[in-house]
Amino acid sequence: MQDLSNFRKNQQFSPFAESSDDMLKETRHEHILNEVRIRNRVLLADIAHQLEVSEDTVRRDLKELDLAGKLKKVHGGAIAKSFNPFSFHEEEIYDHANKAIIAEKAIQLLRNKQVILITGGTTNLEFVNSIPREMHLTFFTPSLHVAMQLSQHKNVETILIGGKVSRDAQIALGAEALNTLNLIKADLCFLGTGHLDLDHGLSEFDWDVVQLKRAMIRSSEKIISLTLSTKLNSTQQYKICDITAIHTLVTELDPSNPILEPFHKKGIKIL
Amino acid sequence: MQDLSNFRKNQQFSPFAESSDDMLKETRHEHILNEVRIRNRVLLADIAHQLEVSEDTVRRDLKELDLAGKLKKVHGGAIAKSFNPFSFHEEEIYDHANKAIIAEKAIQLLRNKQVILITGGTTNLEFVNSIPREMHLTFFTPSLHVAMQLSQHKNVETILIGGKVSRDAQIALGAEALNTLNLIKADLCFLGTGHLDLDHGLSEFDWDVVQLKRAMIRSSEKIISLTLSTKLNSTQQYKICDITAIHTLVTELDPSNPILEPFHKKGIKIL
DNA sequence: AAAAATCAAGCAAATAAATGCAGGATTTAT
DNA sequence: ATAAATCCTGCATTTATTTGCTTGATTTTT
Repeated sequence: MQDLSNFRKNQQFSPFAESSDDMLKETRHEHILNEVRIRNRVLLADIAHQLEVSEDTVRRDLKELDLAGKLKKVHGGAIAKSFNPFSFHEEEIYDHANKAIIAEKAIQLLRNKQVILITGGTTNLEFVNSIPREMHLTFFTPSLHVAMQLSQHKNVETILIGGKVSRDAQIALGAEALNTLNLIKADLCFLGTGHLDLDHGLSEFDWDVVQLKRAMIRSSEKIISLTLSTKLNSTQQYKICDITAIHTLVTELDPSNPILEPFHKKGIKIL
Repeated sequence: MQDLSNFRKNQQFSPFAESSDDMLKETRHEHILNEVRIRNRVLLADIAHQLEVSEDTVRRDLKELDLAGKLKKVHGGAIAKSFNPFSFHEEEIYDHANKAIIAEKAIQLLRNKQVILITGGTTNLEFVNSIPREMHLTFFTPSLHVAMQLSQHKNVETILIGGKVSRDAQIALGAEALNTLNLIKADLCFLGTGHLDLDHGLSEFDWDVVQLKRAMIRSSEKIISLTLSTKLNSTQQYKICDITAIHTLVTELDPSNPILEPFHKKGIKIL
C-alpha cells in the first residue's frame, strides 16, 4: 500500500513523467482499443496501471466500449471482438420509425425453409434486420447492403446475385444478374423502394433497375411490396408491372385506412 | 418582432410548453438531423429559433455534424447528405499502419484501363481505399466489403461476382462464383489474406476459399500478393498453388530485407 | 464453503465541455 | 461597390461529465 502512494508521488515529480496528464476519456478509449487489438485480451488492472487511473474508471470505459460494440467485456478485463470495418447505423435511415413498423408487419409473412428474393433499399434493410434470428431461410439478393445484413443471421443462407454494381444504389445489375434470376424460382419476393400507382402500376426511374425487378417478379410465386405511404400514388418514368402483379402490400398505415381501400378492391392483400 | 417575444413568453408559461428546457447537445443534434432529413435543407436561424438557443450554438452544432459526415454545412444553414447506412472505419483495422504501407506500394502496379480481380480481406480493402480517384479501372470481386468500397470510386467499374455468401469473410463462394470466374481473363489478380511459405506455397484453411482463389489465379495474367510479413513462412491446411505462381509480392518490409531474399531468389518480384 | 477478487451503485469534488456574447473578418446580395 | 448577413475567434460563466472513493453485492478461485 505504501509502495503505491510512493510510486504516485514519484511519478508526479519525476522529469520523466508522461508528457501530459490529460488522460481524457477519448484518449483512454483509443489506448484501450489499441491494446485490445494487439493483445486480443486485456486485464482491467493492467490498463488501470498503464494509464494511472483507478480501476473503476477503466471498468466504466470498458463498459462503454462494450456497449458501443467495440470490444467484449469479460470478468476482470476485455477481449477483442471479430471486427467488421463496416458498421450499420439504422437510426440514421430516413423515416426510420415508419420503416420499422413496416418491417414488423412483414415478418408475419415469413415461414421457415422459404426461398426469398429481395431487392435493396432502406425499407428492405430494416426488414432484414428485424428477421427473428431463429428462422431458417434462404435469400437471394443483388444488394450489397442487404447481403451484408443478412449474413449476420446464423440460420439464413444468403446467395448474392452478381453483376455490375450501381454506384448509388449499391446493387448488382445487368445481364449477369438477369441470367441468374432466370434460374431461380422463389416463394416470396420483397420489392423495396418503388413507386406505386393504381393506374400506372409499379414504376422506377432507372431502366436497369426496372429490368432487374421484372426478372425478380417473374422468378417468384408471391410478390410483396414494402412501401411507405408517401410512395403510394406516385409514378416514375418506366413501368415495371401492373398493380395487380402485387399480392401483398405493406405500409406503415393501418390496413383500414381509406388510402389503402382502392388497392384492396383490386384484390391486393393489405397488411 | 413583438409577435416573437410574445410567442416566447407564451411558450414559457403555457401548460403545453415543451416538457423540459434541457436542450442538451445530443438532443439538439437529433433534432437538427431529423429536420435535415425531412426538409433536406435547413436554415441556421430557423433552428436557433426552434430550439431557443443562440445562432452560435447552432453554428457549432452544424460544424460538428458536418465533420462527423452527417450533413453538409453551407452558408446560412445545412443540407442533407446522400446517406449510406454503412460506414467504413479504416482506423479500426488490425495493424492498419502496415497495411497502409502495403497499399501505397501496390498502387504503383496499376495502369489505366486494366481489368483486375481482387479477393477480400482488410489488406485488400486498404489497398482499394487508396486507389487514386482519377484512375480508370475495371474490378471483379466476390467480396462485399471490397465492392462497397470500390463503388466509391467514380472512375472504377465494379462487377460483383455472385455466389453463396460466407458468413465470416463476407465473400461469395461456391459453384456460381467459380463459373463466373471461368469466363474472365484479367490483367492482374490481387490475392489478400493468405499464408505463404517457400516450400508449401500459398495455403488457406477454408476449402471453398481455396477453390475460389485457384479459379482467380487461372483467370489472371499476373498474380500479386499483398501480405503482412507475419504471414510469410506460415502454412494452412489446404494448398492453393506453388509459391512460383506469384509474380509480385508486396509486404510492409523494405524490399532488401533478408526475410524476402529467398522469395526473390525464386523469381518473385518484391515491392 | 470460505476467501479473494471483481463488480455495481451512489456520492461529492474535480474537471472538461458548452454556451452566449463581443469584436473583427468573410461572404453574399443588391 | 456598398450594405447586410453570416461566420470565426476568444473569453467568462454556466452546466454537464468524469473521477476516485466507499459500501455492499457478485463472481471466481481454492
